[in-house]
Amino acid sequence: MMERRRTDCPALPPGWKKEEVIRKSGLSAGKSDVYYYSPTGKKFRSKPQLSRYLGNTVDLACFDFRTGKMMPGKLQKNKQRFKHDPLSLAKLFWEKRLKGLRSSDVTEQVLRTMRLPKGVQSIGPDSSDDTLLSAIASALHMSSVPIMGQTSGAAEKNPAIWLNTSQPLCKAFTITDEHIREQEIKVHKARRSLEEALMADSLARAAENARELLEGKTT
Amino acid sequence: MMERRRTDCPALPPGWKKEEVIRKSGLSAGKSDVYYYSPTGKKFRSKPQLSRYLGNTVDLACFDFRTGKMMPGKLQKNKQRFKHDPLSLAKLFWEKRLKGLRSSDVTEQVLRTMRLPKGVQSIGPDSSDDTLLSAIASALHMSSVPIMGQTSGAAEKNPAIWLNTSQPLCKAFTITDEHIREQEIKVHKARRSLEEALMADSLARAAENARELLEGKTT
DNA sequence: CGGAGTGATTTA
DNA sequence: TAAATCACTCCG
Repeated sequence: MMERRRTDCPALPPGWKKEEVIRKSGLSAGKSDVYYYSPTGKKFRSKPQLSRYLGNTVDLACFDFRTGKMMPGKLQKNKQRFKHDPLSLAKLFWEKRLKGLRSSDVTEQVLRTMRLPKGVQSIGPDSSDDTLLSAIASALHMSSVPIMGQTSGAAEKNPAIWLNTSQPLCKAFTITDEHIREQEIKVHKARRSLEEALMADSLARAAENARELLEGKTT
Repeated sequence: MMERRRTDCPALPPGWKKEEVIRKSGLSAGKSDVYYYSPTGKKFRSKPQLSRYLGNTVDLACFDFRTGKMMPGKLQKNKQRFKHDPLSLAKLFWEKRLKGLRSSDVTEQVLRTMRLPKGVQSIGPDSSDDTLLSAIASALHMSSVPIMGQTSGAAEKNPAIWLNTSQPLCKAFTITDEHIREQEIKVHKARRSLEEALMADSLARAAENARELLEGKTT
């Protein structure tokens, strides 16, 4: 029934649109999918994806993805626990840092009280992914350092690039040369995209972009 | 690296080759595309395309397109129900017919016991497409009748062209003059292609070719 | 290679 | 079980 019009979504910041598409065929014919579009036109297909992108900008705790409305009293959804996962910590870290606080102390403080939920710990690969994503995104933001200027070798392996930003979050995670090579071309792309978009103003957004560019890495 | 060698595919008839190409860049870098090549060198990019071409020659119900192997116990995939869709019926009809059976009875028998699944019924446009494709392909094969000899008028509207072959499968589907005119130029092309190819030996293959030539018609 | 559309898997 | 999320297919 032409349910393809993009409507404004008052529950989100200005410019965000919502769309509902009915499945036309297959086993799931008749069901519908809900999508959101950022002001710049980027498409979002799930609440976790949306949440990662908006970060602390908007609190989606009460946001119902399907209806597009805030549902007070539905805190049951939205996992409280994710406030302590590596990616969220990375966001907090950077936000504090950008406010001029002593970053190292802040980070240590957070890490000391951190308890990874069982469900999160068990998904080792994903945690590692998020950590790596944060590290890469952080590196991408450190424009004062040539990250991918050369095709391989020196710059990518320079520990200084990773130290202050990712070190506290990486702990048991070791980045090998092979890993770096595997990601090289993808990091290239991530960096190019960010430059073109002129949108590298938020770590959360960078991490979200990097996540998508890297997805499939451990699949 | 160099995953571009065409390897034999034991799960398919002799002479069929499989190729896997790794994507080098973009969001999907690292993922791969799988292609198959018929003994004559025609390239196939998806299971539906392959299935349409092979028709009942090979049962691809258990065939895994990505791996190229038969996967017994994976009947869950591959919809059993499609044995009863219009195009499959058209194939069955023609195969029976070519074997010298009384075609009309066979067709009626099949139609009487046919039950279109709800999910399939809802995709009216697609069903119509397949039906029309079958009808066109059938017409293209009836070389004894001038189908597109004239630019318009008599031949295209001659009911005899459609009667025996497509009538039973069209039932509720009405082909208007306008529809015919819309397809006229495309049918011209389809016919020319078939003549040049000298490959009009199977309805399934003709339907596959016609589908490709006509694609975009209702999009 | 992209991405809409749909299947498959996970979550609640 | 259904809903939500994720992953993949398939064709432009």
